[in-house]
Amino acid sequence: MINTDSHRRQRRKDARPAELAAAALALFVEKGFAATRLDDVASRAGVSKGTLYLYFDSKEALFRAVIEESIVPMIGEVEAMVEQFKDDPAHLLRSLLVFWWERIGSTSLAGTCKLMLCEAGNFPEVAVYLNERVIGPWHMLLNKVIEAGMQKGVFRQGNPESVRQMVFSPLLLQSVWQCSLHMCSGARPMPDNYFDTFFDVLFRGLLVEPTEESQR
Amino acid sequence: MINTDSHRRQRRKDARPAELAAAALALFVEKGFAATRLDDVASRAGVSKGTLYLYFDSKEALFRAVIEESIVPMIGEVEAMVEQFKDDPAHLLRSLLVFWWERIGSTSLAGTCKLMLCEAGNFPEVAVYLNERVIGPWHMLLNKVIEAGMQKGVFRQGNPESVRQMVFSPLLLQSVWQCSLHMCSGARPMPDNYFDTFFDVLFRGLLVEPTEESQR
Amino acid sequence: MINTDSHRRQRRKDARPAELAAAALALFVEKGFAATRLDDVASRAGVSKGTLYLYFDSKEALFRAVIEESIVPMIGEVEAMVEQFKDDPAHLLRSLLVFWWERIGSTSLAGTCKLMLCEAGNFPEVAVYLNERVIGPWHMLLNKVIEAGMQKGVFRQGNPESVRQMVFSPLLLQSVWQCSLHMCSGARPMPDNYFDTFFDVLFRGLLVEPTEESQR
Amino acid sequence: MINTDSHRRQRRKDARPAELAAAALALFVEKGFAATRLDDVASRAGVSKGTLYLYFDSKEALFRAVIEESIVPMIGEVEAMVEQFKDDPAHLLRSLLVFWWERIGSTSLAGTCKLMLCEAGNFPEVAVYLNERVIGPWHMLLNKVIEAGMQKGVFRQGNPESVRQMVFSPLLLQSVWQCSLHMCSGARPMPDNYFDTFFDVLFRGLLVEPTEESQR
DNA sequence: CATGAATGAGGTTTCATTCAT
DNA sequence: CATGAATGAAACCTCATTCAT
Repeated sequence: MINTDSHRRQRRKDARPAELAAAALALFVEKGFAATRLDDVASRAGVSKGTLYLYFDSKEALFRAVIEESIVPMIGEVEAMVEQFKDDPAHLLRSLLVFWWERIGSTSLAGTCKLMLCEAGNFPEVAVYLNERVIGPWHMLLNKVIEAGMQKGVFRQGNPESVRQMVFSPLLLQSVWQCSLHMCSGARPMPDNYFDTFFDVLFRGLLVEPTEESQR
Repeated sequence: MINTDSHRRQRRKDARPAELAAAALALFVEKGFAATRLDDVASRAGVSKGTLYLYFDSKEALFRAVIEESIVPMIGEVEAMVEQFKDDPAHLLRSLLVFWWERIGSTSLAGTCKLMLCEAGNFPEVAVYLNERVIGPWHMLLNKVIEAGMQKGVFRQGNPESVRQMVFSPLLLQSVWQCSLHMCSGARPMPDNYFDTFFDVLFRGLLVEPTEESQR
Repeated sequence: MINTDSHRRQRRKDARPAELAAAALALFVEKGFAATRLDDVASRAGVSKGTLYLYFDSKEALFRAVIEESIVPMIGEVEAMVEQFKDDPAHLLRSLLVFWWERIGSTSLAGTCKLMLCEAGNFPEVAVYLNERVIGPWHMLLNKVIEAGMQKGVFRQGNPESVRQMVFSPLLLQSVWQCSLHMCSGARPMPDNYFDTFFDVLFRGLLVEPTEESQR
Repeated sequence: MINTDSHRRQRRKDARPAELAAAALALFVEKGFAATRLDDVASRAGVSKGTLYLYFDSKEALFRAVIEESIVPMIGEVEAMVEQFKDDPAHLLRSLLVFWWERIGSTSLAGTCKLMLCEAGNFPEVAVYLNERVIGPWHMLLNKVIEAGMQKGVFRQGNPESVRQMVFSPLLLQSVWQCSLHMCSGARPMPDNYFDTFFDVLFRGLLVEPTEESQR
């Protein structure tokens, strides 16, 4: 006969590390790494402080694990975007940005972005790793799309790096901002027509021959 | 005859608080508030740990003083921008952004931006104060210019908040990024044609009747 | 089967605060509050410095707890004396004084008396509290007995406050003195006939019609 | 021609150590030795902190000097009392106690009494010295008077130590008490008839043949 | 596995002491 | 002489880490 309790406990046990990492992420994002006490992580996860050490060797290991756990899905998401590469540069660029927002910018992974922005200086190897595996590929992907659009004569000529920052900065900053200032600006959600205006202005500025459709 | 030594010491004493605050700012920006040791602040400023307490009551007071010292010039800069308000919305907007970059984004005040982004959660009152005195007015100023442009029929219709983020996020993020990742991305300066492309695309997208000149 | 070790540890944990407070009291009495290092308190209690902070929020909280723990039994003792109130003023007064000496003056609570005498100026609220709950009631009790004796014509007329100091000061000072000068006067115990002479002279001076018995 | 300013300054300079010691005494009595900051001593004396070190080698030296300055007059007072030794034991004892109260107990020397009671443990050599030069002689003096009275058959028989404590404790404790609890019991002055009652009861209890006069 | 009492290294803070002016 | 800015040893206090239960 199968012991249901044991089942639940098993599931509980397997999920532990992820629960702990989630609690840690939330607090690291809120307070920063150094200002977060393991006591608080433990009590937020509903376990005792000692339990953390059953799953992570040290506070720093916990941090790395938290980042690691976020980086893996990020890599997945970026790779998934690369797969979707198609022929219409404008449509592709828009898709990539929407995709990023939906899969990263508006999810809990946004916290990881803030965390890296703030803690990169204290964990250089982590920053380098992240740069190599996530940020670099993602920038390269955007660059490729932008350059392809320019070469095809669909996008106007210009410095692709500059264009990349134009199209991506608003999304990234918005997602980081929401992590940081949730307490003072009231964490209002983005208005529906935010993206409409964004893409409207963006593509009218970017396209050689803007059409109404291409800006939707 | 004037005693030179006494002069030097006097100047030294008067300059002390600012020197200490500068050292503290640099380290707070680099490591974050909690991860910065007062030992390090002191030795970077070339004084002993105890000396800090001659000028600041506590580590937190030092932080507030550091922010305060940055906020005052920021307020000044923002107010100076308000004064320059003129009639040509496109030219004005461009001027404001260039002004911001030259007076804030590319100066040591950029560090304060990063600091607030990272530490706002740990110093809510400071964040609120900053929001009221600097961020809010600055956003309002940009919004007013954008809305005026739209009402005059110079800018195309759209969500002004969205436009504001489009035009400002790249600058802000760039300046924060340079504070954070100086170690891994090598702190390369912005390329000359960065702003050219930025404004070219931006104003072509924004203006109802774009002309070559208006985009310069 | 009962786990003895667990029992011991449990007992240990429950007893900790009292053990720590006892160690602290001893050192506070010996050196004074400010001159006592928490290191010393900890090592006298056989624990590490950090352990103190598991039970008390700060050095000052430790002080308050130490006093608190002494005040409660003092209140109990004073209330117990009030209960014993009977009819023969001379006998009652003698009983009260003997009781005070046996339950307070010659016990470890004497240290608390010295502590308050020395530290009252640094902890005014504690002094006020002690005054309201212990010293005041005790003085009132003595006063009542003395005044009752005078009204009944058993004691000679006079200023009751003055009489109270006459009868109580020698005991209080003796107990404080023994806390203070244990090192230089060798902490000799009080001689057996100390009280005999004390009460003999006291009651002969106090009673309207002194008899041999009444002075025993 | 005599420079008046120089005169005043001279007097000022000569008086400096005494002024500093007075400021120190006041604070040592109020807060205790360890809790008193030299900053406070200096500012109470109206000088800078460094000036203290022109007159005293260290904080401890200051303490010793403060005690020393008090002990010398005490010794003088006690010796003056010894000189007045006369034939009527009751009158003599009363004179000694009144003398002590007027010259020590009710003066600023009372603070020194409190100080020694509280700090004796932290300065054993000072305590020993004080014991040898002041406390011992004073106790011996009282003892001699009491024993003489007993041998002459003027005082009733009993333990002279006990009698000494009876007659002296109320005065000593009263003077210390006024130093300690000035803040909570309002520092009310002793009532006029305090001594009347005190001596009335005391000598009626002490004398073999009490008379009305002898108790005045 | 999980706990939480205990630890002690390391941070912040205080303050007696020094010294150039 | 007098000052007060500067120092650094030593205090208080925190919290990541360990380990007996």
